[in-house]
Amino acid sequence: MPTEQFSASLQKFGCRLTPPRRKIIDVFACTARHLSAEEIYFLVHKAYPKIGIATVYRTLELLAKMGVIMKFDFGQHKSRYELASEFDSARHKHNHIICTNCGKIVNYTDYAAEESLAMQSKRIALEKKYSFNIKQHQLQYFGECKKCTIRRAA
Amino acid sequence: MPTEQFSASLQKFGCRLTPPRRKIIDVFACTARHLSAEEIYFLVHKAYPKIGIATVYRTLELLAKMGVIMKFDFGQHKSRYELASEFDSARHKHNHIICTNCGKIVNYTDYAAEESLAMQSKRIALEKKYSFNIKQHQLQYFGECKKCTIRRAA
DNA sequence: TTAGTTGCAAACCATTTGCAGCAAT
DNA sequence: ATTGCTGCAAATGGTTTGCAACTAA
Repeated sequence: MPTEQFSASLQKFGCRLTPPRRKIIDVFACTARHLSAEEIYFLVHKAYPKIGIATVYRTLELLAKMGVIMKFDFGQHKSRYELASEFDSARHKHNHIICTNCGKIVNYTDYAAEESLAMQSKRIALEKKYSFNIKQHQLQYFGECKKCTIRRAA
Repeated sequence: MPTEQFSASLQKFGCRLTPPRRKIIDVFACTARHLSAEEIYFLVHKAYPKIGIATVYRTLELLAKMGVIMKFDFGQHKSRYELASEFDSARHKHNHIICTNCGKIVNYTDYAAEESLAMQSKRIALEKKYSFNIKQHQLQYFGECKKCTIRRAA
C-alpha cells in the first residue's frame, strides 16, 4: 500500500501516519496470511524493536475498522488478520481449511468465483429480511490434516 | 437426548455418565442456541448449584469431541456452543449473522438446502486436494444490526 | 475396587486499559 | 501548540490445569 494512499485513508479517520503504523502495514504487504497479533509483533519488532504489543493491537483494530485488514477467529483463542482482498493485489480471494488438532490453516481459492457470487446474492436478501447492514462473510472448513491423521493412527 | 443413548455414546469414549454431564446436555436440549460457557454455567447452576466452571469447560470439550455439540467462535473472545443438527430434532440447519457492534447473533435457515448441498460437494474435492479429513464447515455473515445503525446515526 | 470425575483455586495467556511522555500536523 | 499516539506495566477476562476428595461402573 503506497504511503500517500495510506496516509490519506488514515486522515479520513482523524488519524495520523506514524512509524509503527507504517511498519505494521508493510508486514501485511510482504508476508504470508492469517497472522496472529503476536506474529505481527515479532515481525515488526525486527525492523522496529521499540514497538509495543499494545500498539500492535490498537493498530490492528484501527486497520480493521478502516477495512484495510480482515479479522478472523478460527477457534484457537486468538484472532488472526489478513489484508483485505481489495488491497491484496498479489493474491486472490480465498477461504480457509483449519486442522482442529494442530491448528494448521490452508487457504483455498478453488470455487472462489461461485462462492463469491452465491454469497453476494444471499447477502442482499438476508440484509432485507433480518435488517442487517452486512459488511463481510466468512466460510471455513474444519477437520484433521494428513499429518495429524497419520500421527494419531501410529 | 435420551439418557440411555447418551450413556452409550459416552461409554464408547471410555467416559461415565455423571449428574453434571446429564444436566449440561439437558440445558442444550431445552434452550436457545449459541450459548457461551458462562451462560451454560449459570443455567446448569440453577438446577445443580455445586457445578464448577471447570467442569462445564471439560464437558463442553468432551461433547464437542463426541460430535454432540458444535463449537463456534464469532470473534467475541469467547466460544459459543450449540447442539449438532443431528441431535437437534426440533430445529433446522442454520447459519449465523453477527452484529460486530453489539454481538447480537441471528440464526437464519434460508438457503439451508442449497448451502448444504454446495458445501458438501466442495467438501469432497477439498478433502482430496488438500489431504484433509473434513468434519464440519461454518459460514457466517458479519455486519451491523438495525438497532446499532440507528443508535450510531443519532 | 479402581479409574474416571469433580470442585476449588491458582495459573495461563490473549487482549485491553491507564497514564505520563512523545511526536505528527 | 494541539491533539493524537506510544510504550510500559498493570489489569481483565475467558479458559486451562494441578490436585485431593469423590463416585460411577
